[in-house]
Amino acid sequence: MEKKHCHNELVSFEDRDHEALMGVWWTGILLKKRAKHFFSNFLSSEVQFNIMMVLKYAEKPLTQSELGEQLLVDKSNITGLLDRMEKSGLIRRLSVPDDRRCYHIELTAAGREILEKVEKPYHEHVRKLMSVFSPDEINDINRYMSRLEKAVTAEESTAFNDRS
Amino acid sequence: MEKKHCHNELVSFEDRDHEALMGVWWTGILLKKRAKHFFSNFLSSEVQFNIMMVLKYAEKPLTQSELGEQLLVDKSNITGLLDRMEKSGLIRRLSVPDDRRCYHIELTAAGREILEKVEKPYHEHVRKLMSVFSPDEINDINRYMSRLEKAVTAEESTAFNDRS
DNA sequence: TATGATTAGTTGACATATAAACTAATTAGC
DNA sequence: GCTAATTAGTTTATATGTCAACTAATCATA
Repeated sequence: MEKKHCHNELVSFEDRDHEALMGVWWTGILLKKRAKHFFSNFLSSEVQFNIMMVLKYAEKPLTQSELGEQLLVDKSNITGLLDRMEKSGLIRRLSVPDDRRCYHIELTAAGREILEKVEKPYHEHVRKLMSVFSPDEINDINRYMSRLEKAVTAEESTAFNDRS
Repeated sequence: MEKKHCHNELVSFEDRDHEALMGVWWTGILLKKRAKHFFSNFLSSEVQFNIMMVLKYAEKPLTQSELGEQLLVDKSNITGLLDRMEKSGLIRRLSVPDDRRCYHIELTAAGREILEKVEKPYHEHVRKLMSVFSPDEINDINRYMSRLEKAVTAEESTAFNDRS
C-alpha cells in the first residue's frame, strides 16, 4: 500500500509478479482509453482504426473471419462493427463468387481518405510517446511482451478452471 | 510482415516503437480475455473481481466514485456494475448518514465467500504465468510499465488532437 | 441565508465485447 | 450423390465502456 504506483494498489500484495502483470494490464487499459480519445474526431473507436489499417495493408482481400482473427475480435462482434462502419461509409462488403457464405471487406474511398488524415499524426504520436525509452529498452519490451503473450496463449488449454 | 509476432502484423511497419506499444496493448487485451474466462464460473467478469478485491482490502468504506477512481472505471459504468453485483448478491449499498448523495459499498457474506474461493487459485495462476520471467525481468517490466503509464497520462492534456 | 458552484449518482444513447443458438453454404466421407 | 460435419456470418442476450445531460444534495461565499 505504501508504494503508490500508477496502477493501483488493489493489487500490490507484496507480490512483484502480480504487480508486473497488473502493470501490463493497466497500461493496456490506459492505451486503449487514450487511443479511443485520439481517434474520436474521425472514428468511433481505435478498433475501427485497426480494422482499416489491416484492410489497407492486407495483401489479399479479407473476409470477416480473417479480420477477426487478426484483430482478436470475435466474429459476432465483427458483424456489428462492420455494420456500423458500412453505415458510416468507411467500408464495403463485396460478395465472393466462389463462396456465397462470406464477404470480402474493402475500404471505400471515403474510408481511405480518413485513414490518410489520421495515419501520420498517429505515428508521430506513438513515436513521441515511446521516446521515453531507449532502443535497448524498446527491444526489452518487445521481447517481454512476446514471451508473455506466448505464456498466456499456451496455458489457455491447460487452465485449472476449465469448465469440464 | 515477415516477423510474425504474436501480436499482429497490422502494426509492424518496420517500426520498433510502434511494435512495442502494440505489444503492450495486445498483451493487455489477451490478459483481459484470459481473466474473464478464468473467473467466468463465479463472476461475470474480471472487473467484478477487481471491485471485490478493492472492497476487501480497503481501509475505509468506499463510495462509488472512490471505487471508480481506483479502478479506472467511469462513474456511469460503476452504477450498472454495482446494480448487477447487488442483484447477484455480491455487494450492498449502504446509505451514509452525513452525506445523502453517496453510498458506502460493502461486500456481502456471499460476496466474501466467493472471493475466498477464487483468490488463492488466482494468485497461483498468476505466479505460474509470470514464472517465464526472472526476478530482474519482473523488475524491468514494473519499471517500464510505470514509465509508460506516466507518459500516457502526462500527454493526455497536451495532445495535438484536442477538440478545442 | 440566498445564490451559485460543485459533487454523487443516475439515466439514455451508443459502441465494444462474449457466448450460445441459429441459418445458409460448403466440404468430407461413404 | 447423400448424409454428416464444418464453416461464415447473423442474431439475441447480456456485460462492459464512454459521453452528455440530468437530479439531488452539499459547499462556498458574499
